[in-house]
Amino acid sequence: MKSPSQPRDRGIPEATVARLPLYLRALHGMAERGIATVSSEDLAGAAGVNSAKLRKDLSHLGSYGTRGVGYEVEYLVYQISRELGLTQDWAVAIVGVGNLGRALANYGGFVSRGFRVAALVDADPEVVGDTIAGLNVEHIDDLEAVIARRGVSIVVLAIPAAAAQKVCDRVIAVGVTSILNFAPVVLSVPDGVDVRKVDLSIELQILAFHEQRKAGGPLMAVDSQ
Amino acid sequence: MKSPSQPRDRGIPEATVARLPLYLRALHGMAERGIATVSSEDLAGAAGVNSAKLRKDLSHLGSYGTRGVGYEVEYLVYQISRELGLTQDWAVAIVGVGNLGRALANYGGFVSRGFRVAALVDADPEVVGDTIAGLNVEHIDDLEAVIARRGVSIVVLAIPAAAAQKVCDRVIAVGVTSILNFAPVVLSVPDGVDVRKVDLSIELQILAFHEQRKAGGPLMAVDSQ
DNA sequence: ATCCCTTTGTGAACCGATGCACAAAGTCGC
DNA sequence: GCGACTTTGTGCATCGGTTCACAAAGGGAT
Ligand SMILES: NC(=O)c1ccc[n+]([C@@H]2O[C@H](COP(=O)([O-])OP(=O)(O)OC[C@H]3O[C@@H](n4cnc5c(N)ncnc54)[C@H](O)[C@@H]3O)[C@@H](O)[C@H]2O)c1
Ligand SMILES: NC(=O)c1ccc[n+]([C@@H]2O[C@H](COP(=O)([O-])OP(=O)(O)OC[C@H]3O[C@@H](n4cnc5c(N)ncnc54)[C@H](O)[C@@H]3O)[C@@H](O)[C@H]2O)c1
Repeated sequence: MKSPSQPRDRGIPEATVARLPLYLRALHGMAERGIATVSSEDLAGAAGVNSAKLRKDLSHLGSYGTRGVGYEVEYLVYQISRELGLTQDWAVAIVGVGNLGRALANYGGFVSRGFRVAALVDADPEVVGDTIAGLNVEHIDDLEAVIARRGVSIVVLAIPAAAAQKVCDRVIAVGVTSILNFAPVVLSVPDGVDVRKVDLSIELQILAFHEQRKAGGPLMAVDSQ
Repeated sequence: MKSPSQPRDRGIPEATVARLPLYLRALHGMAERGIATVSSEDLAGAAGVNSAKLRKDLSHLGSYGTRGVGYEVEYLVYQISRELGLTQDWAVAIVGVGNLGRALANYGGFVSRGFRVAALVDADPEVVGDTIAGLNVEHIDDLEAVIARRGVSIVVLAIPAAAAQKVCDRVIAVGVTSILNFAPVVLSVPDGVDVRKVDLSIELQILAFHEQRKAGGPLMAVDSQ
């Protein structure tokens, strides 16, 4: 008996990484509905991609399918989760508890995937000390201490653009290397630090561009998702 | 005297479209600080991209720079705005006024770019009739009427995943072709409809993947922004 | 055991996007 | 006016990602 298939290549394409959570979500839905096995065709359909792409993506993790049959749902959930690092739980701090930060703090969707909101931080004395989503809001002056104490490894920035770079520098200084930024500003960070940004306004502008094009000339419209 | 430079090619690469808002934001900042002219090098720096890419992107819109000098800030702002369709204003409806929908409704960042929140819609009788951010929350039963009455052309979905496809179908049925989806679900739409999705949970999972890699093997870390 | 049917895993062609490097174009100082 | 200098616009090589299409692998029926 030989080892069936090792994790293989350590270099997974970025585009693949970005789709793994999509597959995972689809698989969770299937597991809940009691589906034990799924073909690349069906899983690709559920995730909204084409089946060749799905198979190539999964092939980067290893050879986890069975020809003629498909993929075992539970097993694949485990493999993808492990690859994404979701078998451990991650402590997340949200800096900025305004409109957006509050919504994020109250959102249940993280916890379900191994992300735990471990700290809320704000600068406004009006807000500091409040309890939001069961957490005490701490003062920005204590940022470094809070990150250390709670073992935070991912920081979410939900503060005004003008304050983002400064806070960003501070969390990097205490060793944080993963940042999710909602402020509409380009953060400058050293190598080794990952910044992902979510910019609502950019999304709307892209939609407007296509919308205008559709209205202007009856040419073609592209679907992107 | 000949025409100096017409809008050129009508086929702008998707990757370029996605960066135009970034340039626009940087340019607005410069205009505010009274900068009249900017080189591709400086603008690229401010937008966090490399200068060759910036020049190629702008070349798709037309030849709006002056060799030896750079780009005139005001003029470029106008050209990019026009290309993105921001010279008209867009009526946006937000469906789902929960944690997230509320934050969006209260956010000032849209209006500044020609997007006007023209309607709020929800299914919860507890919420319908409330005034949020100066707008009356309307009932989901009136969705079609509200969209028509307010001239909505972009719909933002901030409702639970289970409800998203149904509402999506309804807005498409009354002619909406641009949707921004926050619900963690793959929407199925006909050709000609653009869906953009924002999925926080996916962003965190991507960060977790890289974070795990950094911790596990001291190999390399990629910066992405 | 053997054959047939299904579905995976992947080689190879293709496609769009990126980055280099430089000629062309224009400015500015004298 | 002219020459030196700056910066754009783009041709070209390259790269990462997508898609096609099929040989290889495995399951199930007989
Ligand atoms: N609300 C949205 O829907 C939305 C959408 C897209 C982008 N954004 C961006 O997200 C960020 C937050 O938006 P918001 O609507 O929640 O703003 P907000 O003004 O409601 O909240 C900002 C919070 O950050 C706090 N803060 C300010 N400076 C701080 C600092 N130095 N350290 C710690 N906390 C600080 C403030 O006290 C406030 O509580 C902004 O950059 C905004 O542009 C928001
Ligand atoms: N809150 C966040 O930070 C966050 C982050 C990422 C994704 N999301 C996603 O965004 C969506 C909204 O999140 P939320 O936290 O605001 O949820 P929420 O439960 O606070 O709000 C949802 C709102 O939608 C309304 N609604 C439900 N069904 C509806 C229907 N058929 N028509 C119209 N309205 C309906 C509800 O009455 C409620 O007001 C969810 O899909 C969630 O997964 C939220």
